[in-house]
Amino acid sequence: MPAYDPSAFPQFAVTVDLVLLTVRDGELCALVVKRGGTPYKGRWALPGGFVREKEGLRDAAVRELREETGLRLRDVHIEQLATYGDPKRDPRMRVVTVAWLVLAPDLPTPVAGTDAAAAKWEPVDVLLSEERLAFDHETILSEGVERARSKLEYSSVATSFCPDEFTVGELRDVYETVWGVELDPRNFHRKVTGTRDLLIETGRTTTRGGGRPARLYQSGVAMLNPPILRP
Amino acid sequence: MPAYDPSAFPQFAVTVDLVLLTVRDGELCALVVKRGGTPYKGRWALPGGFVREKEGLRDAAVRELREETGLRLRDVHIEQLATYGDPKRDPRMRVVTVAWLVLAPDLPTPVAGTDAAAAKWEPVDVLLSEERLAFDHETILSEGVERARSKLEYSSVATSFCPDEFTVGELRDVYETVWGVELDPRNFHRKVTGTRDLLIETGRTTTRGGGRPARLYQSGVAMLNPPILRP
DNA sequence: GCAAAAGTGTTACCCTTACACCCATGT
DNA sequence: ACATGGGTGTAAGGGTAACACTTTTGC
Repeated sequence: MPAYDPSAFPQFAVTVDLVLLTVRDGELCALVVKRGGTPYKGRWALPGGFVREKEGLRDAAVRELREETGLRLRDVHIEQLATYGDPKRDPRMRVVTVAWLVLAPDLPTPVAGTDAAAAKWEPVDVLLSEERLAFDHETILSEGVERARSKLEYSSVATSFCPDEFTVGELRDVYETVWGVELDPRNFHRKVTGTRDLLIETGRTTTRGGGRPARLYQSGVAMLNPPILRP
Repeated sequence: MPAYDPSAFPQFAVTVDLVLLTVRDGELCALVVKRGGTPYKGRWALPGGFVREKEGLRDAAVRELREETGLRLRDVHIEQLATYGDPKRDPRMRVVTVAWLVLAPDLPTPVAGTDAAAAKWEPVDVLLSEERLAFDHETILSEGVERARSKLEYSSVATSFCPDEFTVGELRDVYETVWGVELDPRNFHRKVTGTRDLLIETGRTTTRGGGRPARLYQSGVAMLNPPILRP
């Protein structure tokens, strides 16, 4: 099989960027890293990097995730978000970036890896209103947040924001934070416990939230057609 | 602003591919073109091509759409589907392709352009069961069809399959064909005519379907939260 | 005991579903 | 007249939303 003539069509650099979301202190937060080099030096940006020669796109996203946060695949939900390739999105050359949406539980340490000069969790409201993100990352973050919000409705991804074992009240906090609404605790409880394959009871309980001990659950395998919840 | 050293990271070719769907004769069909060159010579493939040097991804998709079908942007619904970049998806070199989902009304002539040696509309059921498509296009088509099916539920994209003016019965045919189900004509009628901003009445009627004259509508601008329809 | 959160029961309301029925045209 | 699809009315059933009420802990 003959190879293409490389001069026959344009050459692109391909990167992956992560919209890595978590719920911290009642706020939906994204991980951002401070850029060490040009362009946008010193500005905050989404974590990401170049796809390697013989690396799949998803593999590249998972590798960046591990390098930037130490998170492993089994801890998080990851899905492709969208691809951005405006000819002018990087002033130096033509770069197409494949963005990935990652939903993770709150992490003890914000960042484990040291690939970037600095990293932090920041509320998405702040990031989106300040308009200080590098490149077109504000657009990417915005679409990632929108995707996350709508996915809570008809899938079980909300549990990806929770630790391995969690209570119904903690799961409700996720919905309330991501959607910015208040939900009726009683109806919420009935709904999620009544949805088949959404939650797996562990038999254990906890009183970490105060009040009567709450049953602890693990994430089930539900990905149901009818909306799981709607505000 | 200094340019990158092009040898510092891998070079990719970037293409766009179209999952171009329409409803013909009660079947959901996709446009496929016969490949003239290697690899997969003579096999059917999704229409697509290389993104140009200074061309946006969406612009490239719209250009391919016009070249392959003569369709203009205002005639169709177009949205980004997903990006595929397995290192081995093209045996010659590293190619990342951005796939676009296009929903179009049934066309008088299958193909207007002549960029490809041959082109045809083929039922997606046939394409997906024969396993004869080039590259990873069966996966791409499959995910495009799945996206189209789920989008009918909570958006008004079904009208994109209809001509400029259409009846409620014709719109129902779209749902029944794409979903492969039968819907109650009376309840369907009530539902779509009762959904605000989904349909715009033209004042005209037609008897082209036989029976009592049906009111003709144009597509509205609805993109509503609650599912418009569910089987 | 009291506050706080978990969890259960009950009822009104709404939306969907199923189907009886009438309408307006072509043949 | 009658077949065909368009369109309206209506009643039963399931799910949601609102909220009264009980349970079980920590302090």
